[in-house]
Amino acid sequence: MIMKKLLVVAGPTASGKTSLSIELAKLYNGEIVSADSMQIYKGMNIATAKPSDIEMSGIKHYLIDFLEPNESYSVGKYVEDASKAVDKIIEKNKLPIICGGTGLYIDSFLNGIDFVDNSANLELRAELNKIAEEKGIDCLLKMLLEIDPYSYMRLHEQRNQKRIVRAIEFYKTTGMTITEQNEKSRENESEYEYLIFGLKASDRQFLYDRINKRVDIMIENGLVEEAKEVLSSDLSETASKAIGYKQLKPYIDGEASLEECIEKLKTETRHYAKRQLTWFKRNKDIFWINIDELTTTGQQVDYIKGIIENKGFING
RNA sequence: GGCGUCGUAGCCAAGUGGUAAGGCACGGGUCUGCAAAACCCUGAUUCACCAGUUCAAAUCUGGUCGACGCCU
Repeated sequence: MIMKKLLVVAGPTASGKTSLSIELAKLYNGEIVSADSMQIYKGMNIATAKPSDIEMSGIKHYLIDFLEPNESYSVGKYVEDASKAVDKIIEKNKLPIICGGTGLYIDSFLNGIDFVDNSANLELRAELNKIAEEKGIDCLLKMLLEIDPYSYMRLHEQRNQKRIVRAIEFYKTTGMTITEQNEKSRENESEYEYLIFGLKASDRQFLYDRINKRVDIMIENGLVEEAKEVLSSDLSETASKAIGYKQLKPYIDGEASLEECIEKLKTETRHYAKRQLTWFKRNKDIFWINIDELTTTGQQVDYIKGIIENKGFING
């Protein structure tokens, strides 16, 4: 089987993925496939730091700005869409570059995890959540113990309702335990040959400073106005999770000062970055780039170029 | 200068005689259909300092220092 070649740029928010990926695309005749769960939405621009047309400088981007905020989205859908986009780019004889901070999307796509059709059952999910509310989460844990002891062992400690519900939901709708499904999908061979680069800072504070500054800039660029608009529209569950709007709501509603809300927004963005870092840290394939050492996109591109040449990754 | 209130972890804070709640931040982690989600773990041999009372003090007494408020 011929492996499809591609490049991946990952990392926490505000680490500089966008400009790096665009420069790489210019250098290697590439096109970009976003792996960002929020930039998919139209009208959510400032908060998601969606690249502008000018920033994109003619490089084609996929999976950005194509969904209305009232539409839901999910990993399963992403794997499907990203695969199509990558194929399209390869057909054009160009290099696909996956770029984004949504670790689950990236990993699921690269590893070809197949999200079994019809394994999602929203009504059942709601029912199970209701049981948890009324009878307590232990009731769900008991159910899980009976159908999938392995999942139970993994989940009972953290008591994470969302995961417990999904495990039960999966079994009831497919007849297969989620443990079996996970094992099966781990055997899938990736159809991609890729090099994955990760952006981080050797000094965490360096990243945090960038985040804080970027939030200030977002405010200057009219985040409050955007928030008013987004918050007044119909939001899907996915879109409503975006960082940047709900934190400003108390101010918009006149219940808190702008300063307080901005602080909250910064803190939550930092938390998000930390979680992203925790996710990506586990991936031993990542070539890490410290943005406090290679501070310019140019330096980062040169470094990556060195690795690509060294690996003989691109040669026709 | 006098009077009063206060001083507990990086921050907020409970505790008024029986051996330091809680929240936030920070740090670490989990992760297979909402993932910018959801969830888990983690901190004071010590309560501004010194002396005293007591079997026992963050808690009571005296003093010192510091903060704030009021008065002169």
